[in-house]
Amino acid sequence: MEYNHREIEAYWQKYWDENGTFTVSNKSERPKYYVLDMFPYPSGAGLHVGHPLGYIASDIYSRYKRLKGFNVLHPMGYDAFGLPAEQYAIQTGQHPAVTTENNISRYRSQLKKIGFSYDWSRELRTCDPKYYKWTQWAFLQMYHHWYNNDTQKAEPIATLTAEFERNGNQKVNAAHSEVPVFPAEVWNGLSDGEKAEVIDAYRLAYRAKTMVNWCPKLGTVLANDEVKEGLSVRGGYPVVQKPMVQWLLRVSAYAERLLEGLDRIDWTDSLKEMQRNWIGRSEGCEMFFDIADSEVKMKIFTTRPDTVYGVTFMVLAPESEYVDQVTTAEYRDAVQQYRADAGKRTERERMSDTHSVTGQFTGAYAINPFTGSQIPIWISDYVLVGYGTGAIMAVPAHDSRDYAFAKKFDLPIIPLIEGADVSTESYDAKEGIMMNSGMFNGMNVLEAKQAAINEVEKLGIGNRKINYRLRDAIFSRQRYWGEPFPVYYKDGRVQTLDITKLPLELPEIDSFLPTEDGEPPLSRAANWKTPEGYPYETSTMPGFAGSSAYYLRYMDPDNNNALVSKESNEYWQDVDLYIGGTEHAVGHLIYSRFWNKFLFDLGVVCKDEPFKKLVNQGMIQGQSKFVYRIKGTNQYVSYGLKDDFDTQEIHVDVNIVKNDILDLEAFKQWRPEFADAQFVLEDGKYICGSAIEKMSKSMFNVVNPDTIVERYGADTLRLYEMFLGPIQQSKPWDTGGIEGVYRFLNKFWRLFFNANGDFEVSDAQPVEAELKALHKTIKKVESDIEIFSYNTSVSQFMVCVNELTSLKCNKRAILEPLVITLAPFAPHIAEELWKLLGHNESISDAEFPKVDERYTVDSTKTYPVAINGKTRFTLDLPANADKDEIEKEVRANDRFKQLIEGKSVIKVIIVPGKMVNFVVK
RNA sequence: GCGGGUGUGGCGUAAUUGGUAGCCGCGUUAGACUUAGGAUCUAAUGCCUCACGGCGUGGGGGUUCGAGUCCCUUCACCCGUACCA
Repeated sequence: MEYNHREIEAYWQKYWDENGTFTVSNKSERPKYYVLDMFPYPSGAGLHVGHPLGYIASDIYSRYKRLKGFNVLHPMGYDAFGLPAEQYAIQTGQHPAVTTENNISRYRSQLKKIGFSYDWSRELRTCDPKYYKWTQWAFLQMYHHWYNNDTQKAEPIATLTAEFERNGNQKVNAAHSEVPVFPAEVWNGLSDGEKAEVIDAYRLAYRAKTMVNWCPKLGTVLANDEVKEGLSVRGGYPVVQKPMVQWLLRVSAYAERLLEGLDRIDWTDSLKEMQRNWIGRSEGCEMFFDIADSEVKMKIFTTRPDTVYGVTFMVLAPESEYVDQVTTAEYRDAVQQYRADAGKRTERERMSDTHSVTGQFTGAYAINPFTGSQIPIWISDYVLVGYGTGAIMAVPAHDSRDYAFAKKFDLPIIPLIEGADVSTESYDAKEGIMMNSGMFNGMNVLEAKQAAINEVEKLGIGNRKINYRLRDAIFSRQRYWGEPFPVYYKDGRVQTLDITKLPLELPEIDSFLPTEDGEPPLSRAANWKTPEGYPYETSTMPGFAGSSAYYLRYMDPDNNNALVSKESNEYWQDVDLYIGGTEHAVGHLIYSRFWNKFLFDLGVVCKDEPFKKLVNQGMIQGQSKFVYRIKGTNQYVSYGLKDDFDTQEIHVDVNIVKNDILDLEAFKQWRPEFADAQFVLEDGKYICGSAIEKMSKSMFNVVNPDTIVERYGADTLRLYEMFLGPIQQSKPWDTGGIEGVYRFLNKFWRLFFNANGDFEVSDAQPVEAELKALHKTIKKVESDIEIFSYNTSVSQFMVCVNELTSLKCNKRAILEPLVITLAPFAPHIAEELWKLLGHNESISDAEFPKVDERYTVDSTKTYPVAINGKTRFTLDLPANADKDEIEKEVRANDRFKQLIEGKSVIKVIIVPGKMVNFVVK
């Protein structure tokens, strides 16, 4: 019987579905194991061969863990809210719910064809009201909580107001927005409206006017991680900075815990480092500078208080609130002009031009609290309004940016560190002995820094301060296709919906464009108000809202009373293995850790960190192919001859190129313009050029998994994607090599069939060589799976099958365990053979074979025999030979005798199992 | 600039973690069976050399009896990040 992957795979996929083979229960005697994939955004383009890479790796691990006796939770779902569906809706008028549904169906059928062992009964999607009920619920919880820095956790707002009533906010150590200090009497005298305003400054979900990333083309604000190099990640449109009132999540409150938690999880160093940089902790101090002839005290943040004697000017961000307070009448116009110019530049322009130094003097002077000297205050866009206080003390001698500014505007530069030459560039290193620094002279930089902070605190002009780069996440989008906020407005004040009223479902609207006056699409919904007539919030939540806690929902997907029940959460605990791409390093993976920590504070979840181990799969790139058209003709010249002509490079569909050779007929039929194409061939063939590029439609290099599955089968696809190289590495797809894996599966299949093509296995006792082939494979695969080295496992299977083929081994005692070992990788063929071997149960209920160590070691060991370190020949010796035996054998060897003839042995170095070296003279 | 990572045959990769570099696969070459081969099987395949032999893990240096692996130095590429005070 031939290996017919189409029949086999269709049969077993149906079998798994109908028998609920991979449906798991929240109760089991077996230990739990939770393997999660980053759920996909179901785009209109469908899956390409790159997408399943991580899914295959996690599926192998899940199936393996199951064979090892674990109760494995391995779910799949869809991150279904988001911009592309809505953009598509704007263009075509199709409702995003419809296109999303279609895309999900397509994804699901593509995934099923690859034979994943998902528990499909737990499938979820973020746009389902039953799901987003809990996204809205979590938002409300954040709204009703504040972050207590003393207890390092979120607490209900009621505990805060109780404290206000008793002691005001003087003793409250909270993460909060700007708010004045007040005693209890003041608090108790406030009106309800005034109180509400104060409380808003403490909520973990709050509304505030801040500088936001506004993308005019998308008509929405974006979070920092949704902007890259000044362009929107989705669509690549320019982004500008604009002050707007928005919902925010106080992610910054958790900065320290997000940082600290990294030490306790098993992620790659590079990913942890990315998160550390994103959080951007820096230690320093805040310091007030008096302004000459003014009441204003200017607060700055610095990490180098030790250099305060070298401050020769101050710089404000153009948008800083201090600018209006300090600018003198004489300079008002010039300052206004500078601000206007700076405001006009898009983020992109500002960033592409980081080297030109611009600035404007304000006419005002600050007083250096340590030297008493007056120093000019400038504004410049190299100081950012969003970091620190938006104002800096400039120390040109020891900061390269301040240095460039000082040089440009001819400001004084005072060196503060002995031996530092600042005539051509600043000395930024944080080491050396201080000078020109009054009381700090003679100290090294680190001592001086501490001394300076102490002095600042003693003088009462500032205090020690840790600053984070991590900002609060802007949480509203002026968009339709997202979770509605469960809030409405009464007399301009926020009112939250009662939890029993959730979910607040997305209403139908007739058009997905923003309204004429720039209001979000939800303003078009006629009845977007409470029964009492109060208007609901018209923004919706951003993409990361729905993806921040989905891993919890899988634990208990149908629960209508809680995000996840206590029992279910305590059983599944956390994600043991999370596989996904690095692109979520500072977005999703920060937000979900934040979200999870918040839920942990509430007691809803039992683990502080959601993802114990995380593996990043690399990307599978496309291998683009090119033809070369001689300019102005319809003639195409083969790659090797193209330099003889003036040619134009044209992308050609990779599916009509094999081993770089173009299928000429297919090319002519590909597009009408090529129908009459003429070719200049080399050796009778047309050779294409190639390049590694991102897999995308526009490069014609997309390989669809469906066509691979149809031609070679899912098992071949799975094995081949793993065989391509280490999963963590990015690598180009090359359909050429897949034949080798396909051949392997055919060879494997043939082991079970005799010359007539009938299934036949023998019950004869295996011989040592066969047992060795088997047990070496089990051992290798077992240890490879644990370290995600799947490519070497596949190689090992090939070696094993080659050996068994040449041994003509068809023994049950060898083949049966081998099928189980292969099952995680190639589940369909394994199931089929398992059935042929006479088993009625699915192979996924089998037990992973035990390694018999007797057969994993060789009885002889090949030693390199070296003379003076130079390997001369090799010698086979018993594997367990000791030093004396080895030396005796070597000395008795004829080749050895010949080589050392006339010389005397000075020293013998033997490492049993490894090497023999004779030092001779 | 800063942070992380990678350099091994024509290509994807492997190397018991300091012990015969190149496993497995692709590709290529030759042969067998074939009307045919884009099917299957067999063999060869790092480079130079008819051969003996020599050279080989980006370059240079070092430690070691022995280095792809450790140390120093240098070059190249990839990823992330960017005026964060």
